[in-house]
Amino acid sequence: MPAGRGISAAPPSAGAPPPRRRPPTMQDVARALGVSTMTVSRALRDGTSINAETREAVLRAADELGYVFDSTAANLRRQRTGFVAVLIPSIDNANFADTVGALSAALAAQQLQPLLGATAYDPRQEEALVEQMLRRRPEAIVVTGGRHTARCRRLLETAHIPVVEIWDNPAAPIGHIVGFSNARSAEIVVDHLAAQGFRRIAFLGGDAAGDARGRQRREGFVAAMRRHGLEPSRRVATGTPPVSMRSGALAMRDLLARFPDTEAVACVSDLAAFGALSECQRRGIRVPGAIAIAGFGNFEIAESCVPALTTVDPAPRQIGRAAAAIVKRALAGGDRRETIIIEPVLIVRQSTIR
Amino acid sequence: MPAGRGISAAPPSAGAPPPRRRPPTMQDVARALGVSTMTVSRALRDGTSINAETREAVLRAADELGYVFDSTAANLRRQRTGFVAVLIPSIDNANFADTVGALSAALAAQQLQPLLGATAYDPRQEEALVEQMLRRRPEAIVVTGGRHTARCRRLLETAHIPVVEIWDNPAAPIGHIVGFSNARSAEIVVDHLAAQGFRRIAFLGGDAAGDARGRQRREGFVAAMRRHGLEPSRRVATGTPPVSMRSGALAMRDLLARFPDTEAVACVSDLAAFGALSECQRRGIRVPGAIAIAGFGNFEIAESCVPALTTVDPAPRQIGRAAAAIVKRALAGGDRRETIIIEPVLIVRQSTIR
DNA sequence: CTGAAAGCGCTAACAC
DNA sequence: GTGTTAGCGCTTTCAG
Repeated sequence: MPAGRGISAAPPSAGAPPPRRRPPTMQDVARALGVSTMTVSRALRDGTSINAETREAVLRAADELGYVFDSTAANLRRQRTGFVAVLIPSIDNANFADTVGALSAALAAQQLQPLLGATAYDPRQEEALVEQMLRRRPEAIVVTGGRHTARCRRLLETAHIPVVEIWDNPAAPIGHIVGFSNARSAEIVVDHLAAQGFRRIAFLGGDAAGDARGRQRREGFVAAMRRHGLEPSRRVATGTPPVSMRSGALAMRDLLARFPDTEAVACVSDLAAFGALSECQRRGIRVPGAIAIAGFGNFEIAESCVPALTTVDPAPRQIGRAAAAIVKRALAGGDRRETIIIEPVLIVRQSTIR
Repeated sequence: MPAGRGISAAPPSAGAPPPRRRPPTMQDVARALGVSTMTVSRALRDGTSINAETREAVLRAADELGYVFDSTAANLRRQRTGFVAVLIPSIDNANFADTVGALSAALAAQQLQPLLGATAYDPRQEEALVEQMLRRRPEAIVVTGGRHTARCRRLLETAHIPVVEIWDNPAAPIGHIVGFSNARSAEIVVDHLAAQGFRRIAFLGGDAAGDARGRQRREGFVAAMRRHGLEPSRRVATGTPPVSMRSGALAMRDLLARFPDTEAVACVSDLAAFGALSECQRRGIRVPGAIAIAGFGNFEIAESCVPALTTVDPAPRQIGRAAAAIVKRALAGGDRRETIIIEPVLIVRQSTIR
């Protein structure tokens, strides 16, 4: 049943054309003009050799018919989709949202369409998503973190498309990396706090099973504390990711109960840090007078709150842009593996100044 | 040149198979098993009549060959893509990020893949994006707001797919609506402030050209003030969207300079409200003692800061879920237009309590 | 500069 | 339960 028109069996030449249910194709445009589909195809792209007037006529006819180019067909024929799969743990996190925002914008400038997927911090969900995404034949794939299930790794390796792992610096990368040393970022915070003369320094968060990046920060904290000859055991949990302001406040309460003599707190995220700060404000604990607080992420809140929070800038937008740039070069034929490490930058603000 | 293999012209039966550059297809799997492609096709889907053992064999062979289903081909043949286009002004906004998060999750549960696009609050960019998206043959499209260029409207109307306009309540909707009355949300804030006895109430933000929702809130402010017999002229700008904490702080500075006797401020967003609050804290102005502050959006910050901010909950996740539900029903054949209005809910907190 | 033929990888429709 | 045929809407290729 190529056309379930209606009752009339009159030839198309007689009377007005019957209302089509299916959208018009290049063939329809071609027929309306008495040219071949190839001519239409050429008129619709640039860089093709075609008579200027013919092109005009085609464009006009296409517009009148309400023709919309069908890229699903073109994709199949050309074996290129223009898709880039992008997997992140969650959009409900300003850092990832920023990365995705910058990445999407940069991809759009290259005529690439991101296929976004959220893994909810779960490697199994990541595996399922990778499998789904690959069916859509993306030209490249960007994944967050370097921890994957074995099958997921295999899928990524055998897909024969550029793979970019972001927000991490895995020991055994699959392809390209836009790395960020979470451990290092915790270390520079500890270095700063120690330099300020704080000794009894606590770490808040980074305990959750799924949150590899948070855990790495906590490990960096422990390493840096040892290096400074300080006791790294003051650690409290914030619960499952994503870390929230509320969980930061609860963790601060926990911390004050367990380690009341704490002088400074390094938090796994600015959200937790702000929650901790608020908890102090509610209790009338002076920050930084009685206790210093540092965060992570350089969220907007860290700059705006009072006192402004010392934090680490992981440059999420820079990570997104770098990933897009790698994708661009890889698709242009560059075949060497790239490793870009975004160095964490400490931003010192009032919350940790003695 | 159907296969640019290499040098060898030996038949495939001789020796090891040459390394393929192109990924294996159903045909390859079928050949490996001596069955037809249809058998493979059936084995890979469920709900098809096929011998259980045959299916097993096919799945095993597919796995060994590293076969990955190609949905671009299936999409073309079936004339269904499983895509849903989703256009928002920006991801760098917690409200939109939340809407997208909830929408994406709900779509994923329906095996639908969102195609995300950011318009940067610009109707022209929206038009270009709509056009691009439609080429990918989405099965439905979700757009933010009810203001579009004429051509954009026409494109949406003639696409013959479900259209959902969210975060707005346009007078002349294109298709479905998941509405939210921005004006109403400002009104309930004014009602609350007036009930608290405040008279000299200001509005902060909502002046930007591209930000239709912010402007609607400001208009709602003016209307409500008039209704209460109050003077609505205390308004200051926050600059171009997205509204930031910093712009809120700057606007507060402006407000204090121009209208120093202001008693209460309704802000276009919680971010602006928090910026305003911080500015007051820096200047030692008591909130709510000397000046009351209300926000919009029920961002996490509003609950966590001290004092906690009175705000309006627009339920962004609810909007996302409602949009996904409409898409689901529309794709299932429901052909009546749906209008779901999410009622703004006032959340009263300390920042406006006398 | 334009057209005819073939085919991308899959599935609807119809045999058997 | 399985196979054969045709074709989704485009573009590559080659001929004119």
